[in-house]
Amino acid sequence: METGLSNTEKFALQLLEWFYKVKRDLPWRRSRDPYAIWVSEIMLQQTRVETVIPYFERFMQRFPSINELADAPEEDVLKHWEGLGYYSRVRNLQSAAREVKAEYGGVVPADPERFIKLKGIGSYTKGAVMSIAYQIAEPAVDGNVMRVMTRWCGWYDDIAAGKTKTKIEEFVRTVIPRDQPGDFNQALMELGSQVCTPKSPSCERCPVQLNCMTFANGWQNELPVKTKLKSDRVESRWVAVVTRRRAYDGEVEVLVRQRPDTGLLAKLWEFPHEIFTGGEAHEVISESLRFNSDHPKLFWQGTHVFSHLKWQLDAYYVELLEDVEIGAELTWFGPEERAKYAFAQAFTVIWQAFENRALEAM
DNA sequence: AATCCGGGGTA
DNA sequence: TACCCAGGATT
Repeated sequence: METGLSNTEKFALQLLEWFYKVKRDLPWRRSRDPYAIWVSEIMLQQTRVETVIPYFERFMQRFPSINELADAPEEDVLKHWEGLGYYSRVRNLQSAAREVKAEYGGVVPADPERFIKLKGIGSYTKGAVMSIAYQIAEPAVDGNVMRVMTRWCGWYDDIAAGKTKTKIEEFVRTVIPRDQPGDFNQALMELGSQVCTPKSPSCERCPVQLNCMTFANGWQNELPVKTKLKSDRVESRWVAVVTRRRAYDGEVEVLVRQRPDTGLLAKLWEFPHEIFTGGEAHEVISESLRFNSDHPKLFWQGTHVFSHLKWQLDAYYVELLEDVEIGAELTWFGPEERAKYAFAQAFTVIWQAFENRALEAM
């Protein structure tokens, strides 16, 4: 049959038709608010849909508009990101919200060139928000789209190389329908996550199988080409869970410190390695005999894996029996502070292990 | 171009 | 284990 359509036009039509049938009902798809779509796209960076949903609901309830996010205390914003990872995302998001409030009257600019200048907005997020919120025909090329397009085109370009992403963006720009760019971008990603999966893709269910070079040639196990990442480095560290009891209600308090404002887990809270008394730093373990009649007790060991780093962790318990002067670098967290401030996941695991151990001892 | 930056699901 | 995930900033 002769339809008069090019292969890429058929691709777009078949993909959209499929998307309208299988489209999932996701919280951010119920909103037309550019800010809500923006928040969802930041959360979805390197993060699965199922993980994001509860964070998105909680975040939008607490910060329903750009102005309310801009005016919120940073510690509150970080607390609503606790456990989601890549914490610079939310610090950049609040910084960008403050800029939008000041420069654009609290309205997300409907201009890709202005929007991408905001903190935390790269080429993918620019395309996603502009196309979904404002129906602007910009490509939104993420890991899913790179996999789908290299397979469909039969390209052996290394998707780990930067120029491959540029090549795919230029190609998508020629395919993207001018009247429904947001749906098209979402459809590409949906196809990548639901059908054109990294391993054993479901080609029998694929709506764009017709002119797919990978399906035609049986290259499913060859494409996409991606160079391997270097292996993680390993760091060994120990931390101390130092406790005392509050005099007025008997609640347990734990000694914590705030991490530096840049780098890994910036501004999150953690258990200390050192204790500060009289302006000097001492290792908690070596000093513990001053505080506790018992030796420090190793109560937990484990590993925590980051993107490019693995921690081998030892956790010791030290009970503070007499009151000692603690330097300003450290502070005590009771239940109230724990509920208010963001704690790094690696240490939350240790805190829970500590509580479980305390329960068993009762 | 290479590295940093989290945490969790999956084969 | 190894890979991947609706990536961006920094060097």
